[in-house]
Amino acid sequence: MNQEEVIRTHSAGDLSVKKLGAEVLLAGWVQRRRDHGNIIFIDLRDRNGIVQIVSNPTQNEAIHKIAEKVRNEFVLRVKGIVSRRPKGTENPNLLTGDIEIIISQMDILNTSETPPFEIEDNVNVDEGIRLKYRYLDLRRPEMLKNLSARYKVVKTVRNFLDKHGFIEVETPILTKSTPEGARDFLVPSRLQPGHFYALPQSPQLFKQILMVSGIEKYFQLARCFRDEDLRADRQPEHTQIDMEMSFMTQDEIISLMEEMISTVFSDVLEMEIEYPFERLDYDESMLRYGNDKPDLRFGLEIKDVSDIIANSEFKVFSNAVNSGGVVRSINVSGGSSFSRSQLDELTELAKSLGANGLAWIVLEENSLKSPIVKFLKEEEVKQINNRMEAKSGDLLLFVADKPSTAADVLGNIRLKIAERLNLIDHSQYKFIWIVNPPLVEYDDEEKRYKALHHPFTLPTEESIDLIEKDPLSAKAKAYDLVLNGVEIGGGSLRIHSKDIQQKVFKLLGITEEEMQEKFGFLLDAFEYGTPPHGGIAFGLDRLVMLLMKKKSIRDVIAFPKTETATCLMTEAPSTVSEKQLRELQIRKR
RNA sequence: GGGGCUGUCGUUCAGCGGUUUAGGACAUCGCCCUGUCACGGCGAAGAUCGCGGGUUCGAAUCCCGUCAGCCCCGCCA
Repeated sequence: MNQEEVIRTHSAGDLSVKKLGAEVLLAGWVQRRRDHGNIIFIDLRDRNGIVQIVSNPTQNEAIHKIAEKVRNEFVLRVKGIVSRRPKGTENPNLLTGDIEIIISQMDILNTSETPPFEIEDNVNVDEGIRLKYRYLDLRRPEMLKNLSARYKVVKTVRNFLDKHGFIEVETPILTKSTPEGARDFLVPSRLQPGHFYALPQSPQLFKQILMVSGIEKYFQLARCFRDEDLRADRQPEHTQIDMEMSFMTQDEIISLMEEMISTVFSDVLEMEIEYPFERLDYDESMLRYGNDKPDLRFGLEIKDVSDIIANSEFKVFSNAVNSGGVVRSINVSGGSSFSRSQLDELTELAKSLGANGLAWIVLEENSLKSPIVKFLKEEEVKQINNRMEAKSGDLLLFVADKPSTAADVLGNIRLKIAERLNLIDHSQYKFIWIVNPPLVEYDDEEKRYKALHHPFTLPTEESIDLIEKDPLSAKAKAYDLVLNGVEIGGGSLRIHSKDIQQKVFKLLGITEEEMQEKFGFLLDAFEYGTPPHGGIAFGLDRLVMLLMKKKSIRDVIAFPKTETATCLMTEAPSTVSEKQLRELQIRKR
């Protein structure tokens, strides 16, 4: 084929009967070749889809010779006429199934090794292999769809925020290590040996400084780095839709975000999301769902029964309550069908999560089956059943422990049971804001207070005095957005006075020197007319994961890392040369 | 750091102490085939059973260690 002005004139997937008779130039990959001895069919794939091209030796022997050599994933350029398929040979499974291309010219632009797995959706192949050959994996339509959806989210968000007066500002990737929070990724400084940059865990301080700078409305699609262990929804680097706003109240920020999320759903999924979303106090979420990211697609709510059994003769329960603990319960409707071994399994789960055990009562027709009911008074059982709205056929599960453990254990059991009993309607999107969280929590191991959100979160007005008097009762002006049990965003109003900021730092055990060294620039900035401000950040990867109904954010990231934080394609991280280390004045030990 | 699941031809599964010369499917290669589209038919090639120890007359199979992938706990302000 002669060099022509263009490589292709059309896309394989875009062709239809509308182009009947047209001469087109196509380029793409060989999805499959079907050689019938004489006639050869080739499915030619490009980004938009597949079209069948046909070679018939009676029409052109030279082309047929080439067609015989073609193999999967070869790159072809084909000239031909868009033709209607003979009657009865149309393929309804193919968007272009009414037509085919009768080849008049064909070039092999490139050959291909036999790929390690087929380029098609629903491949059953180990994820490690997919990651090693990510360039092939990404050829699969499903992966292209995920990346496209991701782009669409980004585009929608940019448009939306632009329309609302936001300015996109980039902040440094090479920045300063700060105390608190996750482990930092460090970058050694060559010009200042012994000194290190840190990669940002989030642009938090910069975006607040931008508020001091009068930007008023900032956003950034910010890459964030955290050197912690990985999970299905956690990568060492992830992308945040990061925002900060001056002169806006919590309610204003929340409703703007609801509008943004709803716009994303309507643009990407053509789905109308109802808002405002429900809001739930943090404390109530911990009580009813056992965590701060409740999955509302099913019931199984946790209830406290401490008051009923506070004076019970069943010491496991009453002692727990009288030593500051609680007894909480889940009613598994229809759970009487659980076998003894299934109950043992749940007990094991409870123990592995830190509980001393798991008590249960099975309500049968006219009797109770339970290892604990003999210790309980009839009246106590009756009251419990009342509160739990238990009826025949139900199963009650109890944990007696300190409140945080009881919440954690029952929260996990709740999820486990929902999964086992198939209670989750996966077609649903259930949003909820978790609001009014504590400002700090106490870290038993480090024997100090830790910020629940981060050290810059504004306490509620009533809480300012509590910072010193009763820190654990202080509440924060913070809000997390939860979708289907996954935290997809979190934000807060920020402290904008040096005075309060210092109080909070002090509460967190940050010394005066540390304050100056790590946050001096922020405290300085606060002295130059800082506007009240607040913000929020959404996890882009998680949001897209949920939109695409994927189980892992790896499926919506082009080049993700494995659980040991390795890139199987590039094999990063790797060793470096002695020369590089010498320049950085770094020695291995 | 801890718990769990999984490592067997290119891929995906089976085999779980001894007729195994490690089997099937898909892919690959060869021959045949003019309407297929998961094309079909016949045939062939392809695996030191992740790696290292140990137990045993004998190990893919049992045990220990290790590495890798996945899920979870810790961790992730």
